[in-house]
Parts: sequence; C-alpha cells; structure tokens
Amino acid sequence: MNDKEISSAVVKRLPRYYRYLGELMEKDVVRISSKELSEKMKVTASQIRQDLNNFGGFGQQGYGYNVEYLYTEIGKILGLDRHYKVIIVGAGNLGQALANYTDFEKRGFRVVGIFDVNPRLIGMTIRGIEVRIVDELETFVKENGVDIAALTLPKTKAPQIGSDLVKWGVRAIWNFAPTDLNLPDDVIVENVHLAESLMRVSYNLRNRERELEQEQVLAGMEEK
Amino acid sequence: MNDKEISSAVVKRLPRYYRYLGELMEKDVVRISSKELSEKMKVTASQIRQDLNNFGGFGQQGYGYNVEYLYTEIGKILGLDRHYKVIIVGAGNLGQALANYTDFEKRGFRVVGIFDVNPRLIGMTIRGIEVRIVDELETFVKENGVDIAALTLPKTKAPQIGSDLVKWGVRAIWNFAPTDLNLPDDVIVENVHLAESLMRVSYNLRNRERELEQEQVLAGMEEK
DNA sequence: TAGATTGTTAATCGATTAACAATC
DNA sequence: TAGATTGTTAATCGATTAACAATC
Repeated sequence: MNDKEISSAVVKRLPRYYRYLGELMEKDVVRISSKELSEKMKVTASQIRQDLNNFGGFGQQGYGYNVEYLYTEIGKILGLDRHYKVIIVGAGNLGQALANYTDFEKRGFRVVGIFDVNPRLIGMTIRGIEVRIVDELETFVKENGVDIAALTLPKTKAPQIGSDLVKWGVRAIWNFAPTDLNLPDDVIVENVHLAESLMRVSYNLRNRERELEQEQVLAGMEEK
Repeated sequence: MNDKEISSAVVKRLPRYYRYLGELMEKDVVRISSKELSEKMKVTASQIRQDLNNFGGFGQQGYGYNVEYLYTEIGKILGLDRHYKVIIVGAGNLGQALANYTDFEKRGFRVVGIFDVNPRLIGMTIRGIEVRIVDELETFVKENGVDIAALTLPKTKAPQIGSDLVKWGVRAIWNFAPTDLNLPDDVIVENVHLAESLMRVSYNLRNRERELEQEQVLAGMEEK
C-alpha cells in the first residue's frame, strides 16, 4: 500500500462528485457510468475514472458505478463519517451565518462554541449556543478538544488568535479573515477569501469589456 | 496586440498580489523585487514575474517594482477602478453578512438592492437598503441595470432565479447556493461553495489520521 | 561602469485526456 | 457469448520553475 499523495486538484473535485451523487440518490438512480456522469457534470469521463481510481476501484466493468455505494465511499474518503468539533471565533454577521447553517451539522460538523471580543455580544445565544468572550478561548479549547476553528474576525486579530488556537490544540483553521495565517505545516488551513472571490468576478467583467473594445477596433480596421 | 487568454490560475493569484502590495503600501515600502515579494508570499519569484508579464512590464531591471504603481496597475487589471451595481438575492444570515460587509463598497461594489421570498423580512433595512420582495426583481433589474447578483438562497430556488436574472440583464452571478447554475457561456459565474470548502478541511483532517495509522503499521513491522 | 533584477525563452514537472486491454 | 464500461497505461497539454541575456 504505497500511499501516494493525492493532488489537491483531485481533493477539490471530490465534494462536487459527492454532491452530484447525492442528487442522483434523491432521484433514485441506482447506477451511473462515468460517461453519463461526465455529461451531467461537464467534465471528462476520463477525469472521473482517474480521480476515483486514486482511492480504489469503485466501479464494475460493463456496469458502471453503483450510486449509493460510491456516495458512501466518497463520504468516507472525505471524512464525513466522522464527527468534528467546531468553534466559531468572531460572532459578527458572517460568524452568525455559519453558526446558523444547519447543513454542516448533518455532515458531522458540530458547533460547540462561539466567541467574540465585543462584550455587547456576550451572552447572546445562536441555535442554543451561548456567545462567550475570547478570554475564555484557551480554557475552552484545552478542555473540549476542538478540531476546527472558523475565524470570522478582523484581519488584524486573525493571525494572533490563529497561532494561539493551534498552540492550544486546534488542528484545522477555516479562515475567513482577509489575511494569510502563518502556521506550522501540519496545521490544516482552508481559506475563504470573499473579497478575492469578488475581485475575480470584477476581473472577468472588466475583461469582457476589453474583449468588446477589441472587437470594435478590429471592426474599425475592416472598414478601412 | 495579440490578446492571449489569461489562464484562470493567474487570475486566481492576482487578488493576493494586490493584497500584499496594499499591505506594503501601508508600511510605506516604496519598491520591492520579485525575490523579496516571493519570500513574503511563499511563491517563486519566477511565478511572480511570469504572472505580471501577462499584462505588461511593470518592473525595471536592477530596481524591481514600484509598489504603489504595481498596486494601481493590478487594481486596474482587476477592474477595481470601475463601479459595479450589486444586488443580493436572499436576505438570510449570509445575505445580510454580505450586505453589511462595507469593504466591498471601498472596492467599487455598491449594493443597490436586497431581495427575499420571505415576506417577514420585507421592509427591513440593512445599511439603509430596504429588503424587497423577489416579485419586484424583474422590474428592479431592468430599470437599474445590475452588474452582479449574489445568490444567497436555497439550492432549490437558485437555478431558476439565476436564469431569470441573466435573462433580465445581469452579467455576473456570485453563487453561494450549493448547486451548479447552468447559464450561457458569456455569463460570469463565481461559485462560493462553503460546504465543499469545509469538506476539504474534513478530508485533510481524516487524511492526517490515515497517515498516523500508516506510521503505526510501519512501526509495528519494524518490531517484528 | 558594476551590480541587480527584470523580461523572456527553454526545461521540467504535473495534470488532463485519449486509448485500449481487462473483465464484468 | 457480445456489448459495455471500467481501470490503467501512454500521449498530450498546460502550468511552473530554471536559466540567462537584456538593461536599468
């Protein structure tokens, strides 16, 4: 079992496979071939087979893949059969939105604590979870064994609190603050940079304009 | 001017350059070489130079790059010197979080409308913007010329409303609903799939466990 | 002028796609 | 058995890194 490292390109695609398979299950589809799935998902059948074969042979020649089985297996690969304790640090709008997102619970992510620096928010409860002051973070994390910390706080505070959390035993950071965290290599960091995402939209809109300008220049040259 | 297509890998990195240059400006750094920047950003100097040269020669041999100039130029490339009208469709927690995120305004993204299906939310205002009923979407979009629509609504409603918005003139969709939108190729779609992001965290946590198990197996074999 | 660093070409690496033998 | 479709190897494509001549 020479566990070759799975490329992050593959890992990025797994949740999307999982989502499509879940939808197929809801429609009571029992089996699907890589070809059919590739048409739905707008990727190549070859890529689907390659991706899946990183983890094992889930299909059967001449038949395809059993939807429910493949769904379950990808779920296991993604660790969705596990339970993870999550805290949210920063109880602003975004933190509250995450805390209220009940879908996470279904996938095994349980929010066990919400923290904020702002004393005005302390004592407020979100889905039954009381908002605590950040001063209690250290004790809480050490006593409860937190797996994942979502950082939904200002960029000025994120790097320090991120480092502290890791020091206290948090294994993964889901970072929404618009800054990079400098953490040891064995810490898992997943960034969600909304501002950067919106800038890509903006780039593409601007690019569309540039293309149109270009076309007009070319049209003008034809007239000459 | 043979405008070769810029790869999406490059476009993904641009906002990060922009962010680092902004931070350097705040620290009154006047010039920086690709080497210095590469060390800060943990990428190769070669990649920085390649990326920038897709858009033009912004540096100077023997000197490096002028921080403020490069910042401004990347801003233009990203279209941040433009103004875009944004609507938010879905005034739940996430929609409200986006509406309250004042940083977007600074970058030229102006929220001009917020919509929801839920009549209970109608009339409520967020940062001075009244929440409207979705029935008014068509008229509003046609009259106001919306550039970007953020979809923060349930996955069941997202595809239909997305298609409608495009039909009514919206040019880009910032999609937070956990579903794919099937839209014409000339429509810009940027997906923010939080559930998928969290699953990648989960994958990596689970993978860390698997690695540890593997090490123990190997350690056990040595003992024999 | 000498040193530094870019812009750019060439080499390498990795990811995607194509092809097909294995097999259900 | 014949047809379908996987698992996997080989070919292609694209992105990253290295190298260096151009030049400030």
